[in-house]
Amino acid sequence: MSVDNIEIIVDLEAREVATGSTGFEVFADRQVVAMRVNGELRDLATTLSAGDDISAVHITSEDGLNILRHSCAHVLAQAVQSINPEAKLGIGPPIRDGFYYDFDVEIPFTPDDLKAIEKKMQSIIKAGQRFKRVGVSDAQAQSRLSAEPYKLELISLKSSNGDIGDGGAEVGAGELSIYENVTHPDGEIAWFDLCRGPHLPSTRMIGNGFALTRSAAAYWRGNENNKQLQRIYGTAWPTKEELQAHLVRQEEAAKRDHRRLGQELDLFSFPDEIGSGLAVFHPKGGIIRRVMEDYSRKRHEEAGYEFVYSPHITKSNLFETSGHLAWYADGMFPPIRLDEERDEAGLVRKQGADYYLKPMNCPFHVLVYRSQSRSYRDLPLRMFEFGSVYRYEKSGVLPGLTRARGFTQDDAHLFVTPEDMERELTDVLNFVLELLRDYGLNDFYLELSTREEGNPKFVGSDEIWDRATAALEKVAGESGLTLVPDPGGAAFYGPKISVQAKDAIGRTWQMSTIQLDFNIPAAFGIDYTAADGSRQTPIMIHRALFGSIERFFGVLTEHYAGHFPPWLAPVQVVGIPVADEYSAYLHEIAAQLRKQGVRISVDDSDERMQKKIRNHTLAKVPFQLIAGQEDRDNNAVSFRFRDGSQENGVPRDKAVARILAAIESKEQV
RNA sequence: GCCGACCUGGCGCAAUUGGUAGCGCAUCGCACUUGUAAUGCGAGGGUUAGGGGUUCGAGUCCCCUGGUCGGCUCCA
Repeated sequence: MSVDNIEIIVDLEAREVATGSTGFEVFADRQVVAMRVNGELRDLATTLSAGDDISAVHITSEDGLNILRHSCAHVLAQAVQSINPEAKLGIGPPIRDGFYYDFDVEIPFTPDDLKAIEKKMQSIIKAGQRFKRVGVSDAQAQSRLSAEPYKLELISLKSSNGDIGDGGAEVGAGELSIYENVTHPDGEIAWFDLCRGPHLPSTRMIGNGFALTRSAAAYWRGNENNKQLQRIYGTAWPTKEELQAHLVRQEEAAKRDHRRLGQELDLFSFPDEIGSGLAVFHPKGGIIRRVMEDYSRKRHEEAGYEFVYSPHITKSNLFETSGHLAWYADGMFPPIRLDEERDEAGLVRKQGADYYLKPMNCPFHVLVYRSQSRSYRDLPLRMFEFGSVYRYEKSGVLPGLTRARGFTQDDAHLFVTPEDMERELTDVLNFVLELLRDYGLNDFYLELSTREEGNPKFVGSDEIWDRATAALEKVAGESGLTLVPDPGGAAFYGPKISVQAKDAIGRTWQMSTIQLDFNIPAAFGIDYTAADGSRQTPIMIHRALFGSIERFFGVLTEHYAGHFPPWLAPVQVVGIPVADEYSAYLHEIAAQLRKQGVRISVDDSDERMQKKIRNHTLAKVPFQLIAGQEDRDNNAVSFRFRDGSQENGVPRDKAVARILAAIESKEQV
């Protein structure tokens, strides 16, 4: 080995490079935008040392895309400050598919501002500015960024406790660094920012695969007590083609939006007259919902649940006892106040009271439990209710059915002995997963929400929490599904497992939750007589499968993009006669199917046949049955499927059997 | 709740600098009777979200309320 050379490992292979070499000398491929040196992400300009173990970071890799997007965020910030030098910098990290940057500006950005900023960004990108890393001490950073109050705050936070939360892209562990954007070819510093990096070698590599998407306000450091900054979001990709593909994907996702499909397919609406977050279901949505509910009822009945009913409002004492009023009063509709009434003598004739719309069903079920003395022989006791609840959600957080102010939980409460707890939890989890699969979801992982040490929100003793958490963890582990921890995410009365389901385009939705509760049974003082004659407190398991029927309905709508499988589809079959003359023949078939419970209609309208096909295709009807002379002659019928394919001359019996089988099996078609 | 944008027949959208509210789909009527995604002709339908203001005149400008959308925060 020459004295001028050092030995390093490049992508797992030993190699000799000249002393003083950087990533640029090692990686000739222009698609390599950074490197990992001994596991740490570094700029290509980093000088290598003997023994370094390095690997290439390709722009198309996850790390590479993050670097691209992060660099694009810098260009955005530079563009904003060149247009408005008064803008103060917040943070600007990469996010899924893109990036954002927060600015403190007098006047919020308008769509026209975004266009101008985007144009400015293009010129910075074309100019090919180099990203240059400069290591700095805290004092140097403070002096160079003296005009940037938010950056100064990040620096001081880092020096004080090292925990900077969202500012991780700006300030890493260890030494601070500043990235300078150096112009080409004259080498002037056009702009700089506090940043841990790494960055692309040059702005030119951003190319034309980026776009600014929207602006919105965001609280500084994610705290609503802090000032709101103006955030600009963008997306960035290695090529223009990938950007286009991303925009197309966005549009496809928008077409699945349940609010849009709910309108187009006439499923439900949110009339302004009722109030925000309160839906009405139209007949077609009503069919889907009823089928969902009916199937759920049937399965619950088979699994040993008993059905109970409870009212929508209650006097305040119920939620005082349960603890909900203490913790969630802000999230409840304000009380209906009944003043006390007095007679002429001034004696109280009717006591005053506050009535609340119920935000939860559990206290009612506890009262059902308490309506008689219970023995261990009664347990497990499984109570089920489609219970409508009302929560005063903040006005800015109501995206259609997925979060509403009035919704119906498929709520169950299981009262169990400590000995039965684990087995019951296992059964519940399996029951939930099996049912979700029946509705067409089959890609799951679990989340275990536990309490946060020392947070007074969580009631009950350490010992109880530890026991509950351990039980849930064990059961979750045995399911074989991935378990993701969610510290601090528990309800105030106990830890929970939630089932997260992935939909058809890979988005995850929180579905079912299973919560353990040792606290409410104690708060209400419910008990049972054990085999030895002693009085014991049962353990309560809260469980919602859909979570909310409305929400589940919305998720399924998006999952299926409105193409509900036949068993759920509001109209399962529509008959289309080639001419009026064949209408009677189709009505005959329809009557036969209807007798077997199939939802079928025959389109007798004046429209041309082609128009009918178009209409029912747009309505996403699973089966179109077309009949003309030929079909009638052969006692047959012709299928047209959702994908436009067709199968002609299918014998009537086979056609009927096929439709019934598709409904029965809950398959998608 | 906060920031911004938006709200025009059932739905989707137009309407110059403030000057008679239009179009497509849907609906209704008439004609057409058809073999796999839009037949033709005609008709009806709007106090421009609600309220207030500026103006000779407001869909358009200003204020208030409600709602929607995109974010932030929150979600038992």
